[in-house]
Amino acid sequence: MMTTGESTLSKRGYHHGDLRAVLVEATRRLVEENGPDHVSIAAACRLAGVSTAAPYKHFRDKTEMLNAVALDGMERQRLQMLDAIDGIPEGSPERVAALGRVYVTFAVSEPGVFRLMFALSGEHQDEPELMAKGEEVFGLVKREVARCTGEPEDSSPVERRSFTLWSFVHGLSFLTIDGKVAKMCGDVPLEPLLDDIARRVLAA
Amino acid sequence: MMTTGESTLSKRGYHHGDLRAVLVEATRRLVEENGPDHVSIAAACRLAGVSTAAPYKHFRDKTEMLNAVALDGMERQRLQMLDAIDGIPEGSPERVAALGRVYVTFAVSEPGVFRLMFALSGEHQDEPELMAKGEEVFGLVKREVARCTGEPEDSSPVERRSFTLWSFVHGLSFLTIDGKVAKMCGDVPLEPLLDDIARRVLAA
DNA sequence: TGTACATCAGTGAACGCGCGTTCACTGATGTAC
DNA sequence: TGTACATCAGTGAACGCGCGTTCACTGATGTAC
Repeated sequence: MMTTGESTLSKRGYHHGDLRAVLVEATRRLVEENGPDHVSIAAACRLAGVSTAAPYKHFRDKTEMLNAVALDGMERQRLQMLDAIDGIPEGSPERVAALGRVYVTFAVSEPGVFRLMFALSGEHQDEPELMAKGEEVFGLVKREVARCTGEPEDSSPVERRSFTLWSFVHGLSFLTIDGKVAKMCGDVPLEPLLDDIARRVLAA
Repeated sequence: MMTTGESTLSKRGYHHGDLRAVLVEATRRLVEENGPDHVSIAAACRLAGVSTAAPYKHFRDKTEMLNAVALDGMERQRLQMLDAIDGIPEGSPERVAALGRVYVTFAVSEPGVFRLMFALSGEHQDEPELMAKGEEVFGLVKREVARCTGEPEDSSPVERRSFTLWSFVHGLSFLTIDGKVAKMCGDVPLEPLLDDIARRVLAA
């Protein structure tokens, strides 16, 4: 390590490689398996194969560890969004629908992390880092909506439409992972539902 | 108690009056103050002024106690809905908007209980009593939607519109109580938002 | 090149805590006679 | 009316448990010379 003359940038651990990343991954798995509120540092340590004191070299406390998992989830969600709209022509409503599809798909494939990402208000304090990442994602939506309607990106109508769409996919995600959809509405297929709502909300 | 000759119907406790109700109320307050996942039987007992063993005369375990709080919340929500549409002419979209308003208002005024009502899937097992109550509430929405569009109440379009609206208010509720609204969208006023979305979703 | 040293990631044992649940009990109540 | 009895809601002490966090430590690593 550090055999080349490069500066002291990356402090890659010697003992474990990168215990921080390993712990975040272990915590993520536990969040997914047990739910955000049934994760313990001890369990994460067991999974990572280290002592229960080890995390305190990387995180101030349990909250900071969970925040790291949430932040990681938000970033992956954002990247998936960027990937999903790639190739779809700018200004087409399909781009908006694609963002919504990623939102719901992410929630369904990682319900634990998804819950964690939004359980922050009460549980964790409002970490500015998390808020910033959230706004970054919402900014994507606003940009695409603005391109669709031709309204200015920071205008009130765009905010309003974006927020309406966000509320919809957010609720749809939660109802789905809470099992309310299958049991109460049969199987409403996702794709047409998203296309339909996007069309309605983007209409004049 | 039981001084009249009436049958042994209501087994009103002699010691405490009705400890079950007192415990549910204590638990409800704790759910509201600490969040659904930071409630302990011990704390509820302290609040109710009884020993920590007392609840086990009324509830099998902690889950059953929380379920009682959730069920109580759902019933109050339903009653508020019935109250809200009372007086508004049948078949008018205002009735649908009124249901949505109750949904969001309830969530905002009792975020803890609202969270509990939907934290059920993972945490608690699927109590049939809770599912039934949920379907009862959703039935209200479907009925009003059907009256608005003139479509049959159990038809797929009605289910679809109802579910879309439900997703919207559900997401709006969560984003609001999670503090995402104020911080990211300024103050989008609730009323016009609800009217607007109801109009869009009920349109042909 | 080799050796002595400083660093600091990870250890392992311990702590105090509050939890959910159990248990044998007690004593206020309603009931039978 | 009074008395003996059965009921069972609530008691209080105890249990074992896993938790978050702390502490002095150790030993692998990179560095200075």
